[in-house]
Amino acid sequence: MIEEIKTVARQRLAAEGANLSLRAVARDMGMVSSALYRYFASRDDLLTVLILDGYNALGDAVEAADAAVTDRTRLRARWLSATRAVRDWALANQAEYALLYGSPVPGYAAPQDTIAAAARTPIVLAAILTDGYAAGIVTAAGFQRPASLPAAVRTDLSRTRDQIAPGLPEELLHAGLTCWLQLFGVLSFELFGQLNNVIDARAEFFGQQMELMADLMGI
Amino acid sequence: MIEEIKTVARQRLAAEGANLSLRAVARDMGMVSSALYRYFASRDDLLTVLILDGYNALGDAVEAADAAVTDRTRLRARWLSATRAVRDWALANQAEYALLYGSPVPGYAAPQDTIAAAARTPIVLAAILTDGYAAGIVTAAGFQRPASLPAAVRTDLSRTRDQIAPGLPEELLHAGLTCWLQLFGVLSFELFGQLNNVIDARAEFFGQQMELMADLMGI
DNA sequence: CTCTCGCAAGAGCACTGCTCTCTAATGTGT
DNA sequence: ACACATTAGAGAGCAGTGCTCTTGCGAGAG
Repeated sequence: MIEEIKTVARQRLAAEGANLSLRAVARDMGMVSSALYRYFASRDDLLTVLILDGYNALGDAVEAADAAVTDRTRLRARWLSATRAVRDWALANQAEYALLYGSPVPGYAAPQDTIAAAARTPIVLAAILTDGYAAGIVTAAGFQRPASLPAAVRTDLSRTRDQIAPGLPEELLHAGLTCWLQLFGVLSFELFGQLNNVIDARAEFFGQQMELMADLMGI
Repeated sequence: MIEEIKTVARQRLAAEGANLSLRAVARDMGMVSSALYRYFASRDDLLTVLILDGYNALGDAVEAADAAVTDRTRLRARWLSATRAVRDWALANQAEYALLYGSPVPGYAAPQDTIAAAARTPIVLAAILTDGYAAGIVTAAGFQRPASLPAAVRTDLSRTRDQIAPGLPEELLHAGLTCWLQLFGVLSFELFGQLNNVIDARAEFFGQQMELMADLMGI
């Protein structure tokens, strides 16, 4: 039942856009709106569950795309496959992507399990670097000395490193972080219309940008 | 009168977040909601005007920050000043930033004058490169050969070049475009909460990222 | 001094999230 | 098999929303 509600809600989300209406979902199910409150405490509650599912669906897709590269030492292929999976999922689920990475709803605070699910995608990307570093394929040689990063940023980086990519040098995590930001920067601009009249060859541009990021990481 | 409505609307937007209520604006002004319809055809209409104002306010801030660097050959200083102005404006007007660069409202199409105002910021950034190229300070030597870019992307780049940065080599525009995306990628992640528990030293991180982008553009 | 016209008010429609009460059905325990 | 308890859904209703249409007021123009 809960699953059916979520499915219908996702359909309405895809059809109508961001402002999901509980009553519309109930109508689609042949129910009355108050009946939904037996399964979800509020509209925000339903949205939170959809967000959680979204992060996990994206995480699944990205993990599968990374795992599809059987030769685990082909770091660039893994990076391109994983980032391509992010874009494919985002294009196929635009409203959900907007829910995850668009402007947050006003008084909404992400619960703890949400941030764990959200971390899955960056963890996959970081693992590519971690694997490469462990195998000696990628070194931190070509990167900015840690000393040149502001101390406060280094603190943040080492904390984040311990959480998602243990053992990775800070310089490499920093490079990966930069590429992660570029990935979602490009994607958000594409999906939110900021690339209209600027770049029409979206897929080619995205691929080229991800190649560039691979160069930057030295993979 | 129109100006007063917009001011109150901006306040409500800053206070309440994205979902602006016409009735609330009217209430704040001691009017009845239907009276607002004499000045704005619809809520979307008011939002469009606010968006237009937002792009122009941001454009003003960025242009001023760029112009504040008197020695026009100090390209890096201009870049850092301009991008810092973007961040400062975004932090000071978070709800408006979300309106401009967050998830778009469902059936909303940006009018032509909006995209002209939106172009002001990238134009400033592109002008930094154009000036540097014209003065021979920055060359396209260190960049990816145009031939290595997909043909469709090159077409987009040359069209965009003609619109906002005449005379700039495509490789340089491409580098600038990448940095532009990174700029708003970092900013959106910061403002939309995606950097929570990842980077706490926001200002330092942003500054360091923009330094990195300056390196990437060779300025 | 009348007349017009800009401006705001008010009522009302269809919609929203959400709460509360009530009924019908579906088990469950003895 | 019968009484009981639990649960799923229906319905009414409240306060809020965007928006439309009609009404009335009041100031400026002729």
